[in-house]
Amino acid sequence: MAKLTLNRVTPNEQTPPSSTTGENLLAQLNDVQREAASVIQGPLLILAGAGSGKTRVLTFRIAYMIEQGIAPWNILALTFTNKAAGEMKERIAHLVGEDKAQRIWAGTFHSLFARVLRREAEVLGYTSSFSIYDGDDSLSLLRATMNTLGISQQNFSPQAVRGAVSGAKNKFIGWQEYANTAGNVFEKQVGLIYKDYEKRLRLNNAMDFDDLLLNMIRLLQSSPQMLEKYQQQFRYILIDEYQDTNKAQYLAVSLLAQKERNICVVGDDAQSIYRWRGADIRNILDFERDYHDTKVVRLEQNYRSTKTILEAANNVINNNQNQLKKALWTDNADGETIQLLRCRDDREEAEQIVRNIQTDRRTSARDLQDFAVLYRTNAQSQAIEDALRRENIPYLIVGGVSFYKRKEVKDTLAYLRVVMNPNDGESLLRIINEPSRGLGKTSLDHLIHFAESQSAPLFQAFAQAEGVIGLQRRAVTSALDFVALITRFREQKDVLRPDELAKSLVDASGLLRAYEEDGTDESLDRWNNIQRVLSHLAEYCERNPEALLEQYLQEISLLSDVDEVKAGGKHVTLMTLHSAKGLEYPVVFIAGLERGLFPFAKAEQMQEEMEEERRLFYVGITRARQKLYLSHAEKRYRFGELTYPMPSPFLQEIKPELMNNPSNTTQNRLGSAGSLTMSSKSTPSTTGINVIRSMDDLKSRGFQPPAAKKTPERSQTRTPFDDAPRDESFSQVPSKSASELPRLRVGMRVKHEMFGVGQIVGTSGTGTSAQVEVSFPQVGKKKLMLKFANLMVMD
DNA sequence: TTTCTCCACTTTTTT
DNA sequence: AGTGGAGAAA
Repeated sequence: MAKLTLNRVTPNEQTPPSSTTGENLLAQLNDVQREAASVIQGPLLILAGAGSGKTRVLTFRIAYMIEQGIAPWNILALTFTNKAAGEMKERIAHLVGEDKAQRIWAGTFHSLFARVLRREAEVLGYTSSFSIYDGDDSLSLLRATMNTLGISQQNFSPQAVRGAVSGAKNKFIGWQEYANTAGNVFEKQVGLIYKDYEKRLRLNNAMDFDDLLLNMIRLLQSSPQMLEKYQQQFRYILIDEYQDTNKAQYLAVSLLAQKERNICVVGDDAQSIYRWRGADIRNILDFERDYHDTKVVRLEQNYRSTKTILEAANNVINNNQNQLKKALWTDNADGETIQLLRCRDDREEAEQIVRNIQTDRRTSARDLQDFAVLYRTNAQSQAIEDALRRENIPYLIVGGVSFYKRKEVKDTLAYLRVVMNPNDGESLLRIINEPSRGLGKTSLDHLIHFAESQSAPLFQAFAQAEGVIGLQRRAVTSALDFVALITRFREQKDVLRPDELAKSLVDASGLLRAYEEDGTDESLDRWNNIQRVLSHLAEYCERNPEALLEQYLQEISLLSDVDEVKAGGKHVTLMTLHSAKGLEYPVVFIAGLERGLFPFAKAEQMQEEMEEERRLFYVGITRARQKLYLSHAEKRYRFGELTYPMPSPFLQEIKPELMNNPSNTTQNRLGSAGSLTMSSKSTPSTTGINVIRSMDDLKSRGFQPPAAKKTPERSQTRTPFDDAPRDESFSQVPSKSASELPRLRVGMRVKHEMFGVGQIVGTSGTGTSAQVEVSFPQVGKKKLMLKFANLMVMD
């Protein structure tokens, strides 16, 4: 490992070493930035508003540290995406040279911890070739677990289980503790699943994303020597986007930093948008308490956006109660007014966006790469893609169905994983019938059962297929053939180059041939995609001649959506608001500003979630440098059904004079129709969400409940309010269409107007004819038609 | 045992 | 609307 030769800078040092480069570096920053970059000893909290030059400060800070004699390999720089880390390294390379920059430990929590864990895997009972499971992998493992435990996936959605398990893990709650504190039926079941899931991960020699954090903590706690070792290694710690770290990340970093205490965190509470995935905003709010001698620096000058855009952003975020007070300002010009696009439907929205891009391209010096279209959900990209394609405009979608999530690509990688880590039962099951090996469900069940009875990995059951009772002769042969295939490649894994190995593996396994023989267009596509993986791997091997296959596989599984974006391409960029974090574009479109979509429907019930949605909007607005477009549609297909959403309440939070043509757009419409739910005059509300208390309340304000059946013709005359607005106390209005009905599952607690609170004991039917059976303490069991029952979910 | 067909769920956001 | 899984038929 790296040796520790460096001139340490002591905290009390009065005169900085006369490094002219160091001075030059700092001269390029403003006063506050300079302070943030030059205080390198002790705890430092940088509160960096959007566009305040945060990345610049971080790069200069690290470069300065290196100039001061700190060894690059003693610096741990944790960023939110690998792309951000890569860019940072690149910029540092310009300042201090390529070789030094490359030796900094810069990357995401997940990828850097994975690197450490590979090295120390044995300490925790893994082998160094452990597999890393992504969300899909853990979902199928959870499904398998639920099947063996006999827990119905009908009643408990595997997604919800995954959410609960992951949530617990992010809070560093183990299955024992979880099971002990489980309250309702759902949590009790999750407790059981959680335990078994962990056992299986171990058996598979695999870690899920959360494990990468948890196991890092466990590693540091495993012995004082181990802790000491990494405290020595990572003496200077920097964390970007600190507002979006979770408890596990917090704990890991606390352990690392507690000795040297050289920890610098950068964040902005107004941009915290990952609460739903366990991010704990208290990490940033409590930093000063955790490190009592913290120095706090505030970067409040925005260099990115026009006054107009920044003011709109401030307008919006000021509606949040829960925030640190900040005064973000800019010296930039006023800039253009914000353009509000009001559209008939999602198709027209897309067309208007494209038309504006075209016009803007003609009338300004901007080109395609200057435009970004942001939306709340990935599904919204479809319409915009179509419109761009019609106009032959190149575009790039960040995220969505990523290349690496495609079936054939995952299969190819699964083959490689099994060779590296035969205990990886998930990957094994994935490929066992790809192509078909005549091992059907029955045979597999026998093998799985055998493995489970021996508490052995599935691969061992395959190897001992002859001893598995009930297994047919043919199945035994297939199983042994498969074992032979994998074993053959395992023997070659240290001889062949990874790309050569992969190439001959997809060949020998018959994976490629199956697609070739099928010959359909789709199969051809898949065949091509496998070739793409192979050439990608070959390129990788060329770039890193020493690289191991494990490294490649790890890099792929920890790749984030944003990481794939290449800079400099001539194309419009499309992505979710979440993916846009940390990026900036001269012109930004935010599409789908409608109630129920943005803010997302579920959020309106809870102030905390509403505030998170608002922060997301804030993030979106502040991505724009010169020009901002906001759009909403009056009709939108959601979930296969036509909906008539109202404009987002967020639009009203921006001062009218900042937007174009306020007289005939939202202001006007919201002013008349909107008094019902949106005007803050009629129902003052601190959150900007107004509250409707009952159906009577609605009617007294001119609301007509929609008829049971919608006819398309009615769309001519209907107002946005024909579509039932949400009631605070009852999440639905009588007789709703399928997509508006709440999703209910056994075990949930619901409230009925007459019967009170009860627990769901059964469900039947789907869509508008769905029924639930609810057990009420007073009145007993009742079967209710969901669309009339007016149930409110209590959890 | 495989394959086809139908049904259910998905869609919030992601390392 | 599309996909993936479960169940039934060949």
